[in-house]
Amino acid sequence: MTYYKEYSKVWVSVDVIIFGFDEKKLKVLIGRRQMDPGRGEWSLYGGFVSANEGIDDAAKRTLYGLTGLNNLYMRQVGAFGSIDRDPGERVISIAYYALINVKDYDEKLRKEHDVQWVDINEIPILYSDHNLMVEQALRIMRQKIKTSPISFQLLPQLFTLTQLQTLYEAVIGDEVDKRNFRKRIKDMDFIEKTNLIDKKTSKRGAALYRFNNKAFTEDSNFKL
Amino acid sequence: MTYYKEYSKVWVSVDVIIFGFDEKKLKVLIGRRQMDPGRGEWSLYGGFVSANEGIDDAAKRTLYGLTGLNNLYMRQVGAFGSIDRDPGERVISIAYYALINVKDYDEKLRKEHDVQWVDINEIPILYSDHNLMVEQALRIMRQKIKTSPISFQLLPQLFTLTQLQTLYEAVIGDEVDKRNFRKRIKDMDFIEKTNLIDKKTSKRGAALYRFNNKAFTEDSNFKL
DNA sequence: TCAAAAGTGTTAGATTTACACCCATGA
DNA sequence: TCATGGGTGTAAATCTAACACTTTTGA
Repeated sequence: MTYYKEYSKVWVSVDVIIFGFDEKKLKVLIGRRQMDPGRGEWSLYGGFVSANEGIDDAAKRTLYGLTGLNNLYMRQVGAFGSIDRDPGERVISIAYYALINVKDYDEKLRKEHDVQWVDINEIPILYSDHNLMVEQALRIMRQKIKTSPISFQLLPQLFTLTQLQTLYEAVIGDEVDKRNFRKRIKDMDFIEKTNLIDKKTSKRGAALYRFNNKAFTEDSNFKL
Repeated sequence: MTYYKEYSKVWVSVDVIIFGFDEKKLKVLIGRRQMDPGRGEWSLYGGFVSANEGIDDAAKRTLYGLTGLNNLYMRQVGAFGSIDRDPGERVISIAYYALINVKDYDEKLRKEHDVQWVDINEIPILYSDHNLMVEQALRIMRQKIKTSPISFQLLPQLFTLTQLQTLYEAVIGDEVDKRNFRKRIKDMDFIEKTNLIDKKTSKRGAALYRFNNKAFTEDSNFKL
């Protein structure tokens, strides 16, 4: 039995805004579009939603296809469906953003897919309404990072407070006071100091911290 | 020319969460579903997105079809697309929420469409994933009302501070201190006291206020 | 005259912000 | 030895939260 046959169907795609942090800057993964129309234009990575998969699954599949990684943090940005957003056909696209540590993305795979990390402040003109999607994703993430521990998705398991602060500043696009920032971190017991020292970025060495998710779920009060 | 023909198309619908304020409580407009599957179940009002209209337009059209009103405040909640969310077919739905003063919705029209206002704390089980949609819309609205002047979409043009506070409390689901609330309002110059008095709800009478959108756009610092 | 809603300030506590110097170490 | 990034505390200012009584007037 078919219920809705008198209505018309449309193509639905997903586009993924993959944010990565490379120790200094917040970046986005974009590539040259491999299909017509718009072949060769800068574009987000995306794919079509097939008839027998949920939209979140389609986004996960797309993300996995590109990065080979599963279980990345991913959230929906929203649906984009202006009538002529896609120059070829009528396609509704659902945007997602995902977070990843740049180092976790295999360089070989990156080159194979011919995508690259570009600074969020230097994003070129993208295919269709992809710039809009990125802007919206950024707005959502800027909000989110203040109330939710997503930073740790962008950092290595062990990180220094300077890294954490640099990331935070890169996301919100503003500087914060070091002492005040560290004070706030100290109040969060689920950000645990290990007794390991990172010597890569300073002669003196910096204490490495770790996010304890279990502790977080238990006492959860996050506020940056 | 057809670009994406090898991919499969799906039905896309919109569902609208219409919030209304009736001087006391925050309500949502729901009705009995008029089509199979799920005929007779409580449901949001919705409709299909047609091939030649944008999703925002589809939502506007749907909202207009139900209320006869245009230019209502409306924002997207997000896309819902689990594979089996709709018991009949694979349908992806994009949820929107809209704000309206209950009095602005013609009772005759309401009855014709056989929809009714139900308290947000007494929402029955709804068709498909509509309860989820309502929850998410509420979460977004609760956030939004603190940083953006959406209250005035739910109130008459002229309102008392008590009404404004009651609405605010109904939305966030908590009580606030009257004096502190009024202090904050006094700081917002775009909420203007008129010299009109409302005598409906008290013997003494309460000053009526008005939201001045022009003044708001100019000095815009909103924080409840 | 009294019930019911409108209206109004102050204070203590909590939070936020601004700010500058010493430390440890490898080159 | 010195350049580099790591690490630390205090005080002023601002914001938030708690709190109770007087006013007006129609019934």
